[in-house]
Amino acid sequence: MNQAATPLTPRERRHQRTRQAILDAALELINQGGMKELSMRKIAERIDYSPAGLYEYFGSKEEIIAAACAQAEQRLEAYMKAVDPSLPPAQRLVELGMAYIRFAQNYSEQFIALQFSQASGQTELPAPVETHGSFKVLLETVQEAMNAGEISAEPYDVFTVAYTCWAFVHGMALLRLTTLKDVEVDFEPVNRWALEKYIEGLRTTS
Amino acid sequence: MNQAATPLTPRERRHQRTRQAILDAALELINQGGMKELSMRKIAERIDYSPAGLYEYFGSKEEIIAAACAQAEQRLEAYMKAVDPSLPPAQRLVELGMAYIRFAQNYSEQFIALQFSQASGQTELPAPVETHGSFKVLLETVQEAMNAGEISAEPYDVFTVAYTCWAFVHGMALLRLTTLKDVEVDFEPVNRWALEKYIEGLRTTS
DNA sequence: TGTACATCAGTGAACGCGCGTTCACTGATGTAC
DNA sequence: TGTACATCAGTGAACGCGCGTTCACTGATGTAC
Repeated sequence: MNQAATPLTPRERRHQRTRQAILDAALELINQGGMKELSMRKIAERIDYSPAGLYEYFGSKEEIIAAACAQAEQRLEAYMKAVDPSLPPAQRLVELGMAYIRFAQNYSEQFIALQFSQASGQTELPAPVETHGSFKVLLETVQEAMNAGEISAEPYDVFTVAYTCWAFVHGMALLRLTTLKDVEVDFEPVNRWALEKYIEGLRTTS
Repeated sequence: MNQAATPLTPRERRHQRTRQAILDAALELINQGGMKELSMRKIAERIDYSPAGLYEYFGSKEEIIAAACAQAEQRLEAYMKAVDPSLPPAQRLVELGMAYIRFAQNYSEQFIALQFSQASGQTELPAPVETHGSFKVLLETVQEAMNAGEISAEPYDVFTVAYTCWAFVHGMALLRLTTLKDVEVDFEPVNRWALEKYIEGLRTTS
């Protein structure tokens, strides 16, 4: 990032690396067995430290979770930013949704943890929704689609339309990981079809 | 249920009542603080028993969770069965969705627990999706709407369409409880509008 | 370049906690005669 | 109706466990002169 601005000392670089190793270990643990598998002792073991050593890098378990969630958020954002920007906005909306679902599939436990770290009052992400990178991408794309006259929200605004798209793919992603996790169906084409149908329905013509 | 078939002895009736008290206590605890607040000791305390006493009624904590989830499922089913059956099927689909969301709102922690008891491998509901009462109601309504020519799934089947509707409201319900829990917006009209839009898009005309 | 000292990174052992579950027990309820 | 006995419902204390965190410590790394 700003290495030139403030060149890091070797100590600081080592510190950073260990910090990252802790976060990586935490995310791996979450991905393997969900949040309930995450403990200071297990993280420490995974990176060959004593549990007490972690407190050199994070003040508490909560801090580690928060940092790990922020990192997962970034990964999700990367998934969504990988969508081809040359597509027409409405089509891009569909692809954004599919990217969201793909992320949920590939990092399922991480994805779930991301939701439920927020659910029960623990470890709030500090920022409001609007600033989540991934949501911002969605928001901008909806705006573009509206500017291009491809969709219309009519009585509602950009945020609202973005929210509904999000809800749609969110539901698809989560159902797949929870209630439908044992169903042997390839939902990918279905999801794409339904999302297209919905966005078609937002055309200005109606 | 079948009281006439096998009249219960007083003992059995007492047993049933205590069993129910345990489940009620469990659901209350979940509703108040989520799954993490649920412990044998807390349940026992709430009904003035010793923790050991619970084992007269359930073999393990897992069994209690499973039974409590089944009960929550039934309550959800009741919400959905309360939808006015005289409405045209397509309209009924919308109302079913709204009922689903309303349930999630009213029993938020219970609703979340319901999802996530399944997520990480613990306490599977024994039955496959198709037999969940609430999903069956949805399935039948979609079928009716198709029979009435109000919607068409075209390349897909009843199950698929039902799944997409479910995913939509599921996403709305969960987002509201997790990421958007602090947003002060009345999502109800938005949700209804979006759901109507989607179902309109499933009309045979297109 | 060498020495004295301060800071840092990391450890091992212990803390107190809440948990699910078990077990020997006891008094109450029901049953048989 | 009364008595002897079996079953049931429920308890209190303890088990072993894994947890987050603290703390006195030690050796390594860096700094100042």
